[in-house]
Amino acid sequence: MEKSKGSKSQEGIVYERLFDVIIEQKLQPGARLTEISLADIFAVSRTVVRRALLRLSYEGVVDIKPNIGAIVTTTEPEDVPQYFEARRIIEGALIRRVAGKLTTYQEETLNAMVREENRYFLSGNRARGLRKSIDFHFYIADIANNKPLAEMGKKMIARTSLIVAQYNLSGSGGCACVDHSALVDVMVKGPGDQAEKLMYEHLQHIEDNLYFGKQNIETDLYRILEVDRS
Amino acid sequence: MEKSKGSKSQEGIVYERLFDVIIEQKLQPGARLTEISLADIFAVSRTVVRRALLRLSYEGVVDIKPNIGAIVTTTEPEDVPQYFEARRIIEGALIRRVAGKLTTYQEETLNAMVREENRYFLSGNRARGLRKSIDFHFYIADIANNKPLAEMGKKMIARTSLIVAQYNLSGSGGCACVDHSALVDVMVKGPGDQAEKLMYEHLQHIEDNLYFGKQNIETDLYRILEVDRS
DNA sequence: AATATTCAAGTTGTATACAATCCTTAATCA
DNA sequence: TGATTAAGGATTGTATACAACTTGAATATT
Repeated sequence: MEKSKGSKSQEGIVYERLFDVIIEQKLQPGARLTEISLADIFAVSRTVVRRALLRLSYEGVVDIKPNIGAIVTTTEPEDVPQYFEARRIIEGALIRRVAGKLTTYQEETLNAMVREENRYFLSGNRARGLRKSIDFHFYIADIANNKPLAEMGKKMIARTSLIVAQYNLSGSGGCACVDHSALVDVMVKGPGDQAEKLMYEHLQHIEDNLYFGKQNIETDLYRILEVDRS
Repeated sequence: MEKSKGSKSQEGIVYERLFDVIIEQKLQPGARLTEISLADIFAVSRTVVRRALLRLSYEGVVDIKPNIGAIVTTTEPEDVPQYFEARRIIEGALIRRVAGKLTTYQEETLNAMVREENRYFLSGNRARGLRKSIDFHFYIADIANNKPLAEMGKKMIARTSLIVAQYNLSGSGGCACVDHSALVDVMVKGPGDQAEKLMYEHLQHIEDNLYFGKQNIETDLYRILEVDRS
């Protein structure tokens, strides 16, 4: 979640790139992540890949089974409500902390993010739109001034986004831009209670739009990560 | 936090043992954890130790600085309120979920835990008392039926316990047994709101009893982990 | 034909060698 | 004397070799 942390290290590069393609739904839940392939693609040793995968697994976006390997995390339908409830609790607490206390800079940033997200979705760039949609929620976490809460919030945001990737086939990625606009409004004006309530409804709306049908998963690591196979 | 996960693996053994001695305040915050010493003590390779330390660092009880090494996590006084607030939010939500829904078995287990904890403290076995005190909170997290919330709760419990280890010199470890007894009562009877309120007060009480003076740190890994130096 | 078994290929788990980095101490210089 | 630099030791970072394990296919068996 702390994107800034290991940005320069080799591990950080692998981590960030994988995090991005997973979040942008280029790698679907269930996709296999073999160490050798990734080491080959990123031109680093397996050691580095292993650390990156381990970190991703601690953040819940990758699932490592001993002696089997790593896949993009999948979620059983019956477990879905747990993750959304956890996210509501954390993100509700986060938005309550910032409501009514936005600086003008933060307000402008949030509005700009909503516009940018909207632009991407309208122009058909779904991957970028998804990314920005998540960044919107990440930003709220960042300005709430509570490190552990922000960290947990981002973890739950990423985790539920993965669930949306698995169970929401509509292109929206779950978040409606209108909703985000309304969230900004209530963060500017509102008392904390009202902001928290709106966030709850927003997240409930995403959860309600999930479709629990079966879909098959297939991906080509080399193609997704845009590397020439030699 | 998931003690059961890697119990059999070498990494799991190192992880659990270190987690225990840290939680039981045998290793104070700031204590250095060098890979070679630990590899020597546990008779495993550095690879295994590294993974265990990495896992501990993701759970916040160990702090790894690049090219420097790992220490038991220390907390700046100004950051302390953040962690306690995060813990109140999570553990408040957890206890609200279980209040009024305890099975008789769970009720008996909780009462037994309070008694055992009390016994240890009265007999002067502070380390075990601390361990049981934390296990009491862990158990509440476990029976709340929400995996991610439980995981985050345990993380915050461990993290704040570390803070207590650093800033509370009284032997109690922060938790008063009376408080735990009252928590059981309200979990049995109470509506969720009341249980949450009592948990808030309990945690606030622990936070209020911290003492932010300086103390020096010195430890001998070999002695603490009870290994003959050959 | 259906089930068991064996073997081979591929992948992860672990140990270790070597490189890079940091910290301490001692020597040098102003 | 004080600050600066240099060298040495110790520790972490990375790559790689080998061991252990899993899986799936081909063969053997009932």
